[in-house]
Amino acid sequence: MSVDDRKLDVLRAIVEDYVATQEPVGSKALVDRHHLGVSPATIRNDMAALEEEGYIAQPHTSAGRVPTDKGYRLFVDRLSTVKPLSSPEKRAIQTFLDGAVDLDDVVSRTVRLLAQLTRQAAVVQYPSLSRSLVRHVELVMLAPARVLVVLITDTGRVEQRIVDLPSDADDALVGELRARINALAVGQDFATVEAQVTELTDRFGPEDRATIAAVTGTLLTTLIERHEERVAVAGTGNLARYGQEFDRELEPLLSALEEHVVLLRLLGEATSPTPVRVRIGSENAQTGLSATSVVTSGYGPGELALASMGVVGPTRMDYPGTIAAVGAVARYVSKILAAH
Amino acid sequence: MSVDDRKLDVLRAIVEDYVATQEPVGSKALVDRHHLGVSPATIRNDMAALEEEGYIAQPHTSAGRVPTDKGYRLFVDRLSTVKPLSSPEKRAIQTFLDGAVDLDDVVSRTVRLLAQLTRQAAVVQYPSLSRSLVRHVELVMLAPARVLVVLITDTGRVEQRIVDLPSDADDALVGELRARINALAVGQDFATVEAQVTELTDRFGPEDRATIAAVTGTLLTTLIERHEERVAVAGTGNLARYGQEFDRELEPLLSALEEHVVLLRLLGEATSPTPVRVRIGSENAQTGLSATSVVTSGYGPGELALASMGVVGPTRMDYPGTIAAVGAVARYVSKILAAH
DNA sequence: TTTGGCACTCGACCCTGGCAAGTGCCAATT
DNA sequence: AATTGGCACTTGCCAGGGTCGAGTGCCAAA
Repeated sequence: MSVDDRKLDVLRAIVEDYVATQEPVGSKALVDRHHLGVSPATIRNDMAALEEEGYIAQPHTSAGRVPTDKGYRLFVDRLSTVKPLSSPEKRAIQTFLDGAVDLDDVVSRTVRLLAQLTRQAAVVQYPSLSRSLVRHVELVMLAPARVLVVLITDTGRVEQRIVDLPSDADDALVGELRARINALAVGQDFATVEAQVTELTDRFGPEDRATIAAVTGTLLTTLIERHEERVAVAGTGNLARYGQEFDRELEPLLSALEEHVVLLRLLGEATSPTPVRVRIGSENAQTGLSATSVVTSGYGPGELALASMGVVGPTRMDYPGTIAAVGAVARYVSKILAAH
Repeated sequence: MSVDDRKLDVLRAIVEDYVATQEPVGSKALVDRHHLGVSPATIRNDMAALEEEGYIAQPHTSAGRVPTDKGYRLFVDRLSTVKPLSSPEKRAIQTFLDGAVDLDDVVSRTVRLLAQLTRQAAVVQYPSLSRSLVRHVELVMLAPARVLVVLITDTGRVEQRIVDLPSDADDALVGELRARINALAVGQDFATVEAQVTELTDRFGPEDRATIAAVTGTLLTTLIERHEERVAVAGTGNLARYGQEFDRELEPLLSALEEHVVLLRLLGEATSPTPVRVRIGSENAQTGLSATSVVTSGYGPGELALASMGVVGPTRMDYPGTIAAVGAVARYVSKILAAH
């Protein structure tokens, strides 16, 4: 076994022990708990090298070593083997999610499940409207100058909003508008709808254009952009279990979990469902959360990810277990959405 | 000034100082900070009496006194004067809430406003459906055996749900059903609707009854009962600011804030909007939160409260300020709902 | 390259004594 | 009868000092 290989083994052992015990780990403890086949002195040399390279650090002289963010990064990228879920956990995922009746239910069950499996805080973004297809648009007149706009997507998501019109409209006009919108929108994705709906106004007489614009404007702006950002959060209480060091970060993190803008930045852009992504400590420093790591996965019925889900916790977290849980849940939810 | 009056003054001073400093307060500190006009020795006698009666307690011998739950209760009921909000605060309430565009927006702004004003965690229950009136019910066919049910209330709340029918239905049937439901439901409250809608099935032919029952069943069960419980939460991060003693309660409290069932029990039944209610520490022990106090108020457009809003924090909180804030926000939101 | 030995550093822990806050009681005063 | 000053007593908090042990880095030997 070459030197470099052993150094990596040492790093792996340090990460595992530190995550398990929450205490700096020394050379002797390492050889005791892992069968590395060499003496503490050798380990010390390796540790000195690892520290030199920036993978581990000493809180103070005469204390053990602690992984740095860079160390966690290497661990996650190259050292951790995927820890398969236990079969009770797999069963829990199935029984928990199979009972879901609609999209909202899927999301709320998913977020609670993730929090429970990982014992950390979980975040699930609602499937992004912009990548799903329109199934139906419904307009309902509530009053002469007030219309309810309802949008239904192929993922089962339903968004609604009330529009106040600039002037009174009659059933005929609304009916025609409903028919035209559906004719050009059903089965399309949002980018397409957006491009076509804006032209729709021209086909009506000038006296109705303000009314049409109010409805289509609402459809585009409010329904799509506003609800793009919906997220569900659970398991914040789990974060309170971590002591001292993470305490300082607790308050800003709880605030961030309430701020959807920050939260979405934390989740990041979902691209494809497959790989679980990990952002460690300072890597998401833009949010001011330097002691927090985020494990996310895209999910969605097809090849493209519709949205992200993930778990938030201290950098000192069980990455293999968390990655496995997030990945498994994301895959299962994707399957459910595809079957729907 | 009689003895009893001064004893109450002493209790008031103890509560105020303890809330401000977070430290047990002794006799000397009291006479220094408040002009009580008597010597520390006299205060000591009064304190001994207050302790005897259970209003204050000593963490340990030779420490100052701390209010008990019973002491806080007396303080809230008889000793605290309503602290009027500062005019910047009043302005903040107006500017913050006047920008709201719909009911969801009102609720989400309200909860954030409350959290910010009180620097604690805020909870706002969505206006209860069961006390509002039906404005419109819409049925939309999505597929031969699939119908979207939309319910709109006079508070502007919109609820929707997709129903899978036991057998295919045609537009005519759905249209007739829509007309009949609206005929008997519009303008009614939910208790009335519930009673009448169940009879509706009888007016259709036996072959359609299963379909009708599916729709009406959804309308009643899911829309009403399920969404009765919606709540919004904000400001959980503020709770992390409290140290030591409250730390133990932090995790169960954060969990409770995610559990809508517990949360609604904490908010309690809203009866009438006017009085702000305070539940102190052990008074809501059923939830297992013995160091937590809750300040709530009902709100709603009329005489009856549609729902509750409130603030959750440690027993050692600024009751006059919190009560004033909750009361003012509840009144302002009620006004907005009435104007709508 | 590995290893055992060794000196060194430094935080954690414990004990101690002094300090200060706070109390309760009592006798004196009004 | 209420209030007050005085005083002895309790007790947590804190600083100082000593010990302990974990852990390191270095070096010479295998």
